[in-house]
Amino acid sequence: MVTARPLRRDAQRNRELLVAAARALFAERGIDVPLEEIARRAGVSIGTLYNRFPHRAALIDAVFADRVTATAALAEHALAMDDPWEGFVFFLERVCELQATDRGYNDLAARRIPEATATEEARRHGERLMRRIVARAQEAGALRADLTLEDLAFVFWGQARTVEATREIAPDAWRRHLALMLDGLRASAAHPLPEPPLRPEEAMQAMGGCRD
Amino acid sequence: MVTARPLRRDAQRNRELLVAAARALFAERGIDVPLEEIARRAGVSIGTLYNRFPHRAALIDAVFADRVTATAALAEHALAMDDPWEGFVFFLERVCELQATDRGYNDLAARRIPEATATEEARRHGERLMRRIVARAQEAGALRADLTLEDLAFVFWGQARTVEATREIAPDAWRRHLALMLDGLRASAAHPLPEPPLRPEEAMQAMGGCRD
DNA sequence: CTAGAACTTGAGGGCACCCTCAGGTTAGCG
DNA sequence: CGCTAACCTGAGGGTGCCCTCAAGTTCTAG
Repeated sequence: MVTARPLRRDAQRNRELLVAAARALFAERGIDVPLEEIARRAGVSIGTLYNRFPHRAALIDAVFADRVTATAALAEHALAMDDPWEGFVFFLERVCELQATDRGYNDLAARRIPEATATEEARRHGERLMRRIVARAQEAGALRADLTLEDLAFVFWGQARTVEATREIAPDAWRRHLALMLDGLRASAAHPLPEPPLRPEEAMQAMGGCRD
Repeated sequence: MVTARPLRRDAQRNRELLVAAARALFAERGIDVPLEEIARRAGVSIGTLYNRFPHRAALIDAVFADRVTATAALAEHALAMDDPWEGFVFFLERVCELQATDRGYNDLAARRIPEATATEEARRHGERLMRRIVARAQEAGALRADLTLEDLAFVFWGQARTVEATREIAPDAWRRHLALMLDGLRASAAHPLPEPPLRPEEAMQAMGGCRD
């Protein structure tokens, strides 16, 4: 897989130009930016883009796989922190920061792209770590005991919209939203919840089936 | 304005068919449903649709103005409730219920359509009432004192996404999300917030500038 | 019943994006 | 240097939605 028959040098170069262009445009305008624009920004024809990346998901994979990996690193760091609650908060804040900085990342935080296999694989790894962050904060009695990993999807969905809406007007407004949400996640704030949590597969489907 | 030169009878009938079709389709598929489809469902040509409603916003106005008014009625009811906190919760729950039921309403909860003047006017009225709901719950010491009306936009934005994502998989999941959020809004849960609230105009702009 | 204003119709031009493929270009091996 | 496979190109066909307008139809006042 690492050595998948080397590209000719010009092709390799074009590939890199495309990934760079995509990275920039995804960050600026989100994951749905027209492919033609990516090609133009890379200084390459649309045909070449399709030669290198048969579909948008392949391009997303090339751009984001590492970033989702970086998120996993954040999770590791959170787990290494002394205070479990602070680790939990640290992680959420950092992820939301990425959501606020990079429009493409924000899109990916709220919806899955099943065809982007590398990205999805990295996401799964991140999820395993997050599960541990949650469990650890709960064992310490800081995070409410009835919270599941799937509930965090609510946090990211909410942040996704808030970040999008306020990006231009008040780029840090999301911190306030997150803080309000966090106050609801503390064990000390917990009141009984009216609905059972999403099952993991349900949460998966929910992220996949999100249009717009 | 009430008597704006009566339409010919057939035109009036077509208008009603169009509004009914739009109401149904907005509810099913959201506010961005193709106009051609609305015309088809109404059994009328696309040209007729444009005769009656020069732009989508006019149609939105015709469909939603009353529903936003109904939301104001919810607010009045909330204000009439004995317990201010319960009034607050009642209001949020009902609005979120509407968001969950009607995809078009959900869209409107998260973004303004400045050209839809009647709808916007009704929204402003609802806002005045909501401000009172918030103030009353704060005075009773139940709602955190640092919360502003604009902060509720975060709630609605978040719910908008959650409702959209979970509608098919778990239609009541939003209740859990809302409950978590509510636990963060209680006075007893309050920790200092890291950011100042949005100013009212900022919140307005934020809802207007939301693409997707 | 008739005239003419009001209304309806749907084909069609515009636009933005998708993706393909025939024909021209280039890298790099021998 | 020459040859071939790999690569690039961009015009163009497909789709879906927007909105307009010239030509026909229908209502209604007189």
